[in-house]
Amino acid sequence: MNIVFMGTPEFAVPTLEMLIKENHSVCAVVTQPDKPKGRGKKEMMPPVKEAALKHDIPVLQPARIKGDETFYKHIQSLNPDVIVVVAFGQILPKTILDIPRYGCINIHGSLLPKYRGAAPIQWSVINGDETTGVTIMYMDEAMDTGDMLLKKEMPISKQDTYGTLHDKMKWIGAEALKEALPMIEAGGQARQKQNDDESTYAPMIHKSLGELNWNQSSKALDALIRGLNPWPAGYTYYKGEIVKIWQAKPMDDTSKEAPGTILAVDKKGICVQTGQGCLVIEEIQMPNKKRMPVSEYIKGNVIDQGIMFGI
RNA sequence: CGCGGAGUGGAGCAGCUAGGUAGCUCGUCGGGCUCAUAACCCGAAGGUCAUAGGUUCAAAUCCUGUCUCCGCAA
Repeated sequence: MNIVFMGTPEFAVPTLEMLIKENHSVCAVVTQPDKPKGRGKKEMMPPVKEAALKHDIPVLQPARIKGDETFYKHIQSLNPDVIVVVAFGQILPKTILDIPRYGCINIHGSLLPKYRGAAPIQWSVINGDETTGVTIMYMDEAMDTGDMLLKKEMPISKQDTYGTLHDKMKWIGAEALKEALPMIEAGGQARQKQNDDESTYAPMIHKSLGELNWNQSSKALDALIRGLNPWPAGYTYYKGEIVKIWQAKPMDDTSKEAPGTILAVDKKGICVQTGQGCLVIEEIQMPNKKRMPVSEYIKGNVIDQGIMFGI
């Protein structure tokens, strides 16, 4: 098929490469403009652009698709059979959605109608779900509300972080689309509507979401920490300084101390009282420092037992 | 030129402000105690203090250049 691919981050790359490998004609790749990133302010190109250049596919980087007449005409002239959209980062106007004859197909990182929105993977971890998946769907004008074509389920382990789950799902997404392509070409009779009553929304992750509330249960805190790893990470305060928490283990043990109190510190970690059970913090990061296991950190630094986290 | 931090034995840090025998915690190796130990005791090895130059009787410490790493911000 003649395909226009739209996507930006790492998550979209395996799908793009799958399409190329399956000998589809990817006639153009649309991605976000290069932006200054990293320490120096260097212009960095999105991962999808790098992949596209590697395969000599023309790259388009419109700053804002909506209202861009030139861009519209260009896409129209390519006469795509389908537009595949994976984590692109811009909302497509109806005029674009109407161009391809088989429609615009999206890969979403959840089992719709659950977790519509920008951060489905993170929220599925944060909420402690045991399963998640990807959904192949037809796009419409609203956010992740279109008809579904195919779903692939997968488990979330107690060790999964946003990062590890993301890396697994980007492959599942590519696989799912591969399976769905024949269905699309056949006209998509299998499409089914979403049940709006069951829908939930997974809003964008804000950095402040990472501040740990020690009144929550140790399990909930652990899930939050994993859902925000590797970005933006859970954090709390120790003697007024921000401490990022990268890894912790929830325990059922408890004490009479107030939530947030440091109960013990040793090579195994920092044991903290929570609203329910206690949390053994295993990997931390102090300001300007790199992340390191607690066992390493305490070799050259002191963490006082009895101090309250969060202040 | 976005802001900032750091390079000291294998690891994590102190020492630098007021230059003058390189220190702590952990690890490693040897020995001891113990029924036993990840516990405890004794001892040992291991560092051209990132690099180049400068100031000085003397530089980890002060000055200048270079390299590398990291945090914030996106």
